[in-house]
Formats: sequence, structure tokens, C-alpha cells
Amino acid sequence: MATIAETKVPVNVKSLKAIQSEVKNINRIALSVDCVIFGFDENKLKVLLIRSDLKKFMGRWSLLGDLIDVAEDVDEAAYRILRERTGLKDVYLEQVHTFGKPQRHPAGRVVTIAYCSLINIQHHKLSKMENELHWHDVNNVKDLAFDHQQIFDTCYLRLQKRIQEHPLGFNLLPKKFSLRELQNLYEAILDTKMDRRNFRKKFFSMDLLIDTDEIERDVPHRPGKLYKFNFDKYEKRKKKWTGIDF
Amino acid sequence: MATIAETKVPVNVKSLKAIQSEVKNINRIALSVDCVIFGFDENKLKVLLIRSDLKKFMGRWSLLGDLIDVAEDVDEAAYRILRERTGLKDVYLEQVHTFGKPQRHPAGRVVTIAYCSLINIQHHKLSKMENELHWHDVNNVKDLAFDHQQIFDTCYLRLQKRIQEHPLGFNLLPKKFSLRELQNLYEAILDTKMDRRNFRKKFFSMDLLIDTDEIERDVPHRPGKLYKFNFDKYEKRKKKWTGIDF
DNA sequence: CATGAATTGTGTATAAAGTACACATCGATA
DNA sequence: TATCGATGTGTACTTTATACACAATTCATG
Repeated sequence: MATIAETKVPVNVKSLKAIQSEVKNINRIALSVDCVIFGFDENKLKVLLIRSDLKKFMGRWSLLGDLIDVAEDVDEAAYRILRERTGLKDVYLEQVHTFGKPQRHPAGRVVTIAYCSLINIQHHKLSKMENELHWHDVNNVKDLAFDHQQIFDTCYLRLQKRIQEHPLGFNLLPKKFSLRELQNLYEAILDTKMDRRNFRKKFFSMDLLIDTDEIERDVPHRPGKLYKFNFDKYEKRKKKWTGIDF
Repeated sequence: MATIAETKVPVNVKSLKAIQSEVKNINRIALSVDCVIFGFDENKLKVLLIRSDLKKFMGRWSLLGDLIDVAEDVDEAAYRILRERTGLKDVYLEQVHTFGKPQRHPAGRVVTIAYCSLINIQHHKLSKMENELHWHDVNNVKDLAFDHQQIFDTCYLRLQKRIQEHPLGFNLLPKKFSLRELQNLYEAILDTKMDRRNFRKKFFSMDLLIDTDEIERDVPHRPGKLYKFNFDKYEKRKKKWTGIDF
């Protein structure tokens, strides 16, 4: 039952000089970005991993990351890494969480900021050719280097939640997609099965899909219609939800 | 339409020594924590602010923050600041976002990790006595020092979202509370009005409130019953939601 | 101690959203 | 032209959200 009066809260009385001194000389820490890059291929949710080159983690997989430059904006660092690793620029990228246990990196104190990215894997079809980079099935990701397993788990959980609240999934699909592809995507990310009719009803009732008047090609059965997502319409009608649900 | 094969992705070939060198000598940045501490008093949502002591921000209010020590766990640093500023230990604390624009701090490059905390303001009734610390009405928070306005806005939005999905609000109330107090809290945080009967029905149907068999005292009208929140029951039944809503 | 003021406590009818479920249609293939 | 394997559609039922009104309790007052 301590009150502020009792606890004699120490107030902030540092001079700018003192702060500058601390900032410049004492408390400086290496900062990195780690990207959890998701893709969707063959009806599986995938994540892009690279083999760790550190002896300590010999042969184990890790996330794509790099140190942040002293003068570099943090978000910009994340975009830079994506650019360097995938050649892509205009992609979905979201900061998820910062991980800062003192012993998390063997090279010293490194605090890392995790970002989650969703990219269209079709643009990376040939990644199998690369020896060091690999698309992993998310259900098969384990024993990552550093604390990357925890970072991956956090980002995957975040993705599962966000995909239900925002139309992120379309970043993983081609511009034009069938409803079956869309449902496969949701089922893969949420690791669940959904009723096909109710799934369609739900998306049609949102009225955010544009019928392209095209149909699938090269499928060995009746082809489905192809749709585009109406991003403009979605942006215009973002609602403020005030239900309570827990 | 670049593929990985075309873009010649550079692979990670740094040795541990090279990384150590970068970590130790080159890319080190000051890291801080800033806490957005919410409280609830007189049916208003409040946030705890302190006057900035920097000349540049003379007289303007700022969040409570401090530099993270080189060897200090990031979460632990956030708890330390809360302890130092409020004397409280076992409180709700959640990391929200990391802010890292290069010019955000006048003393040099400082990246800050924002945390959101909810505390029972009753334990701080006497904060008015302090000159440097003050509980501000959230609707009256503007023109904060540094980039703290952006940080505050981000945390407030996060709170509004989280309170609808998780029972965080009870951290802001006394252990025993009336349904009217609970509703006032939700209305204050979400800045909305709710129907009293439907609000009660909703919470009773969740079956997470424990009737304490006590009633309010010192109210100038019919007193309401007091309830406790059943945290145990809530923990046991966390559900996996797989709807789609956007 | 009777009355008025303020707030608590409760129920029902309606609308909206979610869920479960079956059959006809189309195109490719043999 | 018959079969296979998808697509495409509708309806009944259940659950949840919303709108809305009146009686009961306590305190304050004269």
C-alpha cells in the first residue's frame, strides 16, 4: 500500500550533458533486426531461414538478420535486410517485438527487434537453388539458432491473430486468386479446417472481392473464378469495434 | 519479378570474430525504456507523466523512462523503472513497440522500447503532492516532449484494443468493484457509452465474476454489489478463436 | 416516518451473425 | 458419353448482439 508520498520517488534531474555522457560513453548496446519472412506455397505456410555460420550453432537454421547502423532508422534497417535478402521492396513489414535477454547472442550484448514480413513466394520460386537460404514449412521449424525459435513462435502467433483481424493474407497470394486458394491460405496459417460454403459466404458478405471475370487455368477439374482484393474499399471503411470478447 | 537466382542474394559469411568486432566497437546504440503508466480515478483514464528537465523541452511533459544498462535484461529494465517511479512491483506490464528514428533524442542516438503498464491508482492517491509527477487525463495529453506523443498514442490505441480481448481492466480497479465501476472503466478507456443492461448481461454470461456478498459503502443511493474477477477460471479456458473479422 | 431522488437490478422481443449441412453444375479426362 | 473431382449455391438452426422499460432498494430530506 505504498503511496508516492511515502516512497519518495526520485525525480529526473539529469542535465543534458550528463545524459549525453551516458548516451555517448556508457550505455551503448548493439542493436539488430531479425526478420521472420513468411510465404505460401503448395498450400503450406513457409518461412525463410538461413544456415547459421557460427560454429556454436553449426548446421542450425536461423532468421535473417543484421546489425542496425548507428545512424540508421530502425524500420529502415528492416526494409534494408528484406531488400538485401529477397530483392523485394514494397512488401508488408511489421515490427513485432524486441528481444533483450543479456545472454541471447554469443558475440556479446545484442538486443534484437523482430519484424514479420509477408511476401509472395512466387517471386522466389528458385530459392531451392540457394544452399544457404531455404523456405521451411512452418510446422517443421524447430531448434533454431540463438533465441530465434522464440522469436519465430512469437511472430507466428502474431500472424495468426492479425490475419483474422486484417486482410494481410493477400500479400501471400498472387494478385488474382481463387476462393479455394484463399481458404487454403487461411487453413494453413490457422492450422484448421473450415466449411467451404460458410467461408465463401463470409468473404462475399464483406463485399471486398472483385470478380476479375477470369478463371483458373491448368487445373484438372472445373476451374474456379479468380478474384482481386479491393484494398481501396477496405481502407475507406475501417471500423471502430467496441465489443468485449475474452 | 526478381527471383532469388537473379538477384544473387548475398549470404551471411561473417565470422564470429568479425561479428564480435562489430558488436563491441562499431554499432552500439543507447537503448532506453519509456513507460506509459495508466491509472483510473474519478471515472477518468489517467496517465502518469513527469516534467522534462531538458532545456529544449522546458515545461513540457514526458513519459517516465531511463537508459537500459549494458548488462540489464530489457524487460527487467522496464520493471525497474516502474519500481523506482511508483514503488510497485507486481503490476501489469507489456512491451508495446520500439521507436528508433535517428533524431528522436537531442542527446544523441537513443532507441527506446515502449512499455504499457496498468496500475491501481488508489495506491498513489497522494501523487498530487509531487511537483514533478502528475496523473493526466488521457484526453488532455498533448504536446509531449521528445516523440513521446507518438509513443503515448500508440500505447493508448493498443490499450483500447487489448482491453476488448483480454481482462486487463481489472488491474486498474480495486480488487472488489461494482458493475458500475467496471462499466465506467470500459466507457472511459473506449471513449464510448454502453447500455447498462447489455453490459451486465455480457459480463454475467462470461461467468468470470465472483459475487463477494458485499456491497458498496458511502454512496448516496442504493449500493451495488461488489465482485471479484475470477483470474484462475479465465486462465483455464483461454480459447482459440478462428473467426474472420475485418 | 413518509416522500422524493438516485441508482441498482432484471427480462423480452428483434436483428444480426455464425454454424451445420446436401445437391446440382461444370470442365477435364478416359 | 460416362466418370471424376472440383466449383457454386441455399436453408434451417443456433448463438450472439441490440434496443428498450419498470420495479426495488437505499439515502437524504422535511
